[in-house]
Amino acid sequence: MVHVVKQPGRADARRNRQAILDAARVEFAEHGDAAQMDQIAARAGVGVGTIYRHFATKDALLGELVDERFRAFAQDADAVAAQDGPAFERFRRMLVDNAESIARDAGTRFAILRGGDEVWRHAEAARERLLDACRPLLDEARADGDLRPDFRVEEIGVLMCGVCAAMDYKPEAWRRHLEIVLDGLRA
Amino acid sequence: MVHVVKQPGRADARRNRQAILDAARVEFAEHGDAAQMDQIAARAGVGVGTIYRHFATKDALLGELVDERFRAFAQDADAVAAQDGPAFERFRRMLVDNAESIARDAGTRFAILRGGDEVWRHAEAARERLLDACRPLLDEARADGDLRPDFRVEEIGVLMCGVCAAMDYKPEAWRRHLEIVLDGLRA
DNA sequence: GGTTAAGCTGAATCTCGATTCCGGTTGACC
DNA sequence: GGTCAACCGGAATCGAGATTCAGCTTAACC
Repeated sequence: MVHVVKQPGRADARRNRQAILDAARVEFAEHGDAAQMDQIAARAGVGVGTIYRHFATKDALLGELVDERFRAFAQDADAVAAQDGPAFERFRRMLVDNAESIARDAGTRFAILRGGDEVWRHAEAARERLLDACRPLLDEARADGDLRPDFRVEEIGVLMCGVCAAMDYKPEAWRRHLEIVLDGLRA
Repeated sequence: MVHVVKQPGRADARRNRQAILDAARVEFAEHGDAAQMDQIAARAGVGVGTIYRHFATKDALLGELVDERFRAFAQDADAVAAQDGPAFERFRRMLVDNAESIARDAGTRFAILRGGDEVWRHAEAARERLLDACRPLLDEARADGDLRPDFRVEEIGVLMCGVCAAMDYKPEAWRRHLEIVLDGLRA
């Protein structure tokens, strides 16, 4: 027995919104900066106007991509935090998993790397939630003596930002980069 | 007694070329993507047309910035390689020095991070030379047992690319990132 | 100080692409 | 099956900014 939760708005509007986000991911992945609203609309099977009914500007659209991804990350992080086993290992796996999914999604990666302030403001809440989920994990790993004592949650962003950049620089090279970073994080 | 080496071309042309590069660095640093050819020309004190006499397109201009920087890096690397002392420590200093100068030069950093293939093709030779300068240093460090054995010169690019990305993400955070990476590189 | 090829200027052009807007649709609810 | 607010389509608009070009300057060499 599945509960069908009542969503706000019209069904077709909801469907279109998602189609637009999916199309945007693909277009930004393939064309980066050069991705065009017209193309995104065409791929989503809607008119340009429809994009603007859902997202105020191109930047807002980028922002939504980032937000969506970060909400997924936060969820993963919560799940990992609830598991058991050595904290550092769980943290490591979380980073690798997240990196893996970002590596597969060049469109969102573009949004994260090239997005301006507007984009980040949009995803602020989800980012906060993600850090909160990591905090206890890191505390535990530090208590276990597995994590370098001076490492702070806020630094995760910088590190992963570097890993994302590596993905564009050379496909698959990010694994080595992350491995090296993780070794640098060990106590 | 200083030898004044005969340079090709007219003196004013040479001066203008350099003024354009300097202006471009500043404009790209301040406005990133939004930097305009007109603005660069204005800052350099020349007409737009003059930029196009020296550089075929905006991308070529970006490419030249990267090339200039990489040639400087290669020179530094040669100097470091010729010094004495523990190889790993010299390598570390080289990376920190280079990072430091990139951190001060947001314009070139923009060119490195956002430049497309065109840009990299332009700087290919200098990049090659840089790697060649690092190779013997890393071999020595590895022989000393200070460097993780599986590290290869080609991976320097990925790592530094990540460090550069960190610079834009949060000023000064790159020092920690590089520190962590370097710890990850130790044997 | 004359000659001239190399350089310079900057208004005009040309392209491209985000955003707007208004007439036509349609899902949701009665 | 009727009503209508919410939604959609997509041609037209509008601004922005890279690049061009025709006419003017000047460094370099005699």
